Amino acid sequence: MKRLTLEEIGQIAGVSRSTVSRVINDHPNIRPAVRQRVADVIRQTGYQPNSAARSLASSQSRIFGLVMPSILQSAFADPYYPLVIQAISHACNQNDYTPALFLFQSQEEEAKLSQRIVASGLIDGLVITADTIESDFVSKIQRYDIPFVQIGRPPRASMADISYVDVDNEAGAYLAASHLIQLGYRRIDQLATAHNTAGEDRDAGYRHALADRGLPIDESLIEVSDFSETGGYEAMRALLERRPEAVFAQSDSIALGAIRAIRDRGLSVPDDIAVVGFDDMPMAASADPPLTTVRQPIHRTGLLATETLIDIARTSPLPARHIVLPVELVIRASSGAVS
Amino acid sequence: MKRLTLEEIGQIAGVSRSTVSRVINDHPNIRPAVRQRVADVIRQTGYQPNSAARSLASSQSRIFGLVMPSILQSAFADPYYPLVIQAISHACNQNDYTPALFLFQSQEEEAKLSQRIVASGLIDGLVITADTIESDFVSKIQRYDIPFVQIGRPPRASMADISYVDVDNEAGAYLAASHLIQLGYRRIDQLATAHNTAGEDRDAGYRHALADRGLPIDESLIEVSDFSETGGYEAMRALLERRPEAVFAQSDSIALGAIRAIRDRGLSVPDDIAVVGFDDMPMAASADPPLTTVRQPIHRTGLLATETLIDIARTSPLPARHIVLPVELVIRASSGAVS
DNA sequence: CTGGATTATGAGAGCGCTCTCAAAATCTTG
DNA sequence: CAAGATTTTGAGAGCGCTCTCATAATCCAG
Repeated sequence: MKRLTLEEIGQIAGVSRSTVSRVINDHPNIRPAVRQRVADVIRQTGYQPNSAARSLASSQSRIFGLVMPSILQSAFADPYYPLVIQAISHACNQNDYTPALFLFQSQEEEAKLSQRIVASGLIDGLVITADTIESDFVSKIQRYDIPFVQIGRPPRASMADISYVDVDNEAGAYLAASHLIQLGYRRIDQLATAHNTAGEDRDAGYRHALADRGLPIDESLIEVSDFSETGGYEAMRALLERRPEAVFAQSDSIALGAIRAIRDRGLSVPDDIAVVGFDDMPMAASADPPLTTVRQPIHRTGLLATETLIDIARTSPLPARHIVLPVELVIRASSGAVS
Repeated sequence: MKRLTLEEIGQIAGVSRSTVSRVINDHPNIRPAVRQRVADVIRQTGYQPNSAARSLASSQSRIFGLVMPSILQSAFADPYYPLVIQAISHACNQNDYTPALFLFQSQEEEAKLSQRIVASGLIDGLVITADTIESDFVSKIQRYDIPFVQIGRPPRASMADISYVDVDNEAGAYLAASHLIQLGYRRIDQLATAHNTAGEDRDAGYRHALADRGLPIDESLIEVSDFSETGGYEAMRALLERRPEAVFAQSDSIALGAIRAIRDRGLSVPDDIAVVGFDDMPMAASADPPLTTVRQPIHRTGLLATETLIDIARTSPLPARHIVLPVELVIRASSGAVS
């Protein structure tokens, strides 16, 4: 099946290449009859414009890059990412963009791919997620004129001109910790994470909640984990030495790991130790016990990030857009508020 | 930062466009001194060839499509897919390909994207995964001359000329069921899946194992689930009515759901009911109890699929390649073989 | 050295589109 | 219904590369 060209479609429809191009790109000022005729030929032949030629002539590819810098082998395992990816993919499909995946699994990959991303013209824009505070990928990318939006607040205040979509991590953590306090607990421990701004903000919310209720903040109440179930398990084991009563975990995976650690110790959730998570992943509702957690709108996050990127890519010098989505506390059995 | 062209690089290095092109594409017959000089200019300027122009001139994009046809909202949640994606991404990065993501979340998306995939020249080849037996995506794609490889055996024998990479699902299931039989169980139940060839093959292996030991195969021993934890939970609840002793679950997620259901019923794994899974996901080792399961080499699967695709894309009329990777039984506590 | 074989380089066409500009067709309006 | 205004269409250049072919430079043997 030979691939047709604009020229050939024009020949069949009895018009010039230019007119066919106009029909395809929805340009005005074509006689309706002609437009119809050309459209029919396109449909019948299944013609699809060559995207390389299009990119070259228009200098835009309609490809977005989905970048996850310095992915740790475990990070991608968090069920959060499949959900974001699915949302971004969906938004791209809706808007005739193609999402390309850039996972940096080493420094070399990062260097090689960054170069290609910024300088080859392959990519019209980037959605950056899973970035760490220490990574300087964003600062590097900022020097080029490729549009991008970040999922999650950028780490440094100096990055105020970066567009991003985030959820209200601080408010969510505040809600979670306050919930435990309201249940009567006076000692609230935290399973925290490092290297990411979501963790920073959730920590801030936790501290705020304690401070607002006049509870002392003790660094020994906080144990640092990564975002995995196993990380949560290990961190909780450490915490158990200090006889916690109620624990706020910075993610559902961590919370699930923590619950397993608690159980292994022969203790019960929530009777001996109350646990609250963050994310409201699908697995939270069906956990044992069902997890009290903070629901964040993951799908919307991905959607809005993509739509924002489309806007920025269209009208490039646009003031940075900062979108922070609300979260809500979902109360289930693990915090001991319901049986 | 204005983007440079071949011509300009040539000017700086004092050679023609053609020579620079030769250096970039590693063509022979360039004086070493010249090659060096040009390479230096390229490095210093950070020059990166324009990919649209390249694609147009060479009619290949160095983009592979990663297609997951008719993804159910839940399917993508299985931790299997992030691992495959990671492997494919890695292999693409190694070989200077860019992976583009095509998740079909509806019929319309499938129609729209298929058309673009096969006819726009955007994509040099496809890795197809998560396809269902009923889907006719592969048959559709087969009519075009775009190279592709499938992850997982294609559903119909008529598709013998399709290259694929799969794991030995039948042998794995045989191992799992035999393990339970060897432990003394005489009644082995199965939590099966539908709509996918892996499920078919695992079912076949299970039946084989039972038949080989002279055990009767009773359809009431088998309960059908989807690949999710929740699906496993529901299916196990149904199975519990029939008082099972040992259960082979077609995936680790299903096994975990099953264990939860068993526990909810106040029964113990493995004391009351033994459970074996399939996949050996990271979570299997840290489950409670640690899951006996069949380990499949997910990363290698993705890697080999990508490398096979590269071969096919290079030398297009290549005999179909069928790769089946071995699996191994990993014995942990859930089957009652170790304490 | 000199002429033929070989190697290194450059010029030119062309990939299939978009976009500008000019020409042709159609529409106004006095 | 003529002449200007307006809408519709087509021709042409050009995007930045690859690839073929011709020419220039270099090599080697006699």
